Amino acid sequence: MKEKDAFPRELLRGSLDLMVLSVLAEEPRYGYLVQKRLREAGGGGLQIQAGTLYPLLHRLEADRLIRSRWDDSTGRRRKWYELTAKGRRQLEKQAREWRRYAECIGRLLGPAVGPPEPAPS
Amino acid sequence: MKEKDAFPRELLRGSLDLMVLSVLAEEPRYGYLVQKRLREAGGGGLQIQAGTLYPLLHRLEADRLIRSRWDDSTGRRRKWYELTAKGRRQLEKQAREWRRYAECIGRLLGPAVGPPEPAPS
DNA sequence: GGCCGATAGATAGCTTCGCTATACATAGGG
DNA sequence: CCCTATGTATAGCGAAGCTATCTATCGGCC
Repeated sequence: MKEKDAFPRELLRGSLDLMVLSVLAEEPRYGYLVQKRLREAGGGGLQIQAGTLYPLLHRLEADRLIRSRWDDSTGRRRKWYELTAKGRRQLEKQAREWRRYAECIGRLLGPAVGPPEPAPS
Repeated sequence: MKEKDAFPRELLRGSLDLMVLSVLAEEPRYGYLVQKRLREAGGGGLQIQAGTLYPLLHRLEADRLIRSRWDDSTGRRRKWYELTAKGRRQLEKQAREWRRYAECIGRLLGPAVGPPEPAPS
């Protein structure tokens, strides 16, 4: 079932890359750990599906923003990912963009549906 | 040419509806005015194309979130849009979702690439 | 010994929606 | 007369998050 608190899927567009880069900036992780970290960070709103995450990781790697290494030392094969230098620069750039964007929306929303209601003088 | 400050297109996904609803909540407008208002509000970052805006308005109207009325009283045909009651509820709902989402990203970004840089003591 | 859920990764195909390109029409300035 | 701004509209492209499906290992339970 669709978690009722889940964010509308389209909202994730364009910012999911940023979130994954951010999660990998915290520390190297393999896919499943990235997924769990996002789930935890999203307060129930981020239900990132495996079918979303793995292609995304492949894309980030193809763009040289992250780098991977297989770990076969245990019974379970795990593909660890870490940020590259390029990835860190990209993260900082996208984070700046995102803040600017969020401010912009905040300004638009503010007056419209904003602070509960300024008591009419 | 692509405005260099323009937000990556994918960022707009899922929040452009919200912005248009918000702009129409300010006051009724026709398409071209909505476009100009967004352009102005975006500080150069929101270059919403006509080919994006009009289908979006049609979709919002099909969903009964906005309502339209042609004005042929001048040489230029204008289609004025205004929020419906349903649209206003939707705006409030999406605005809440957006704030929650923005907080969530903010938390993820915060520690990673956070506040400019606390002067090292 | 067998089943099931969690763990771990991957791909195919669908859908949505912002984009470019294009079209049409009017108003005003050079 | 052309060029720009104004004003609306549609067709088709591409990106990316989704569902559905597949493979495989491990531990717990009965």
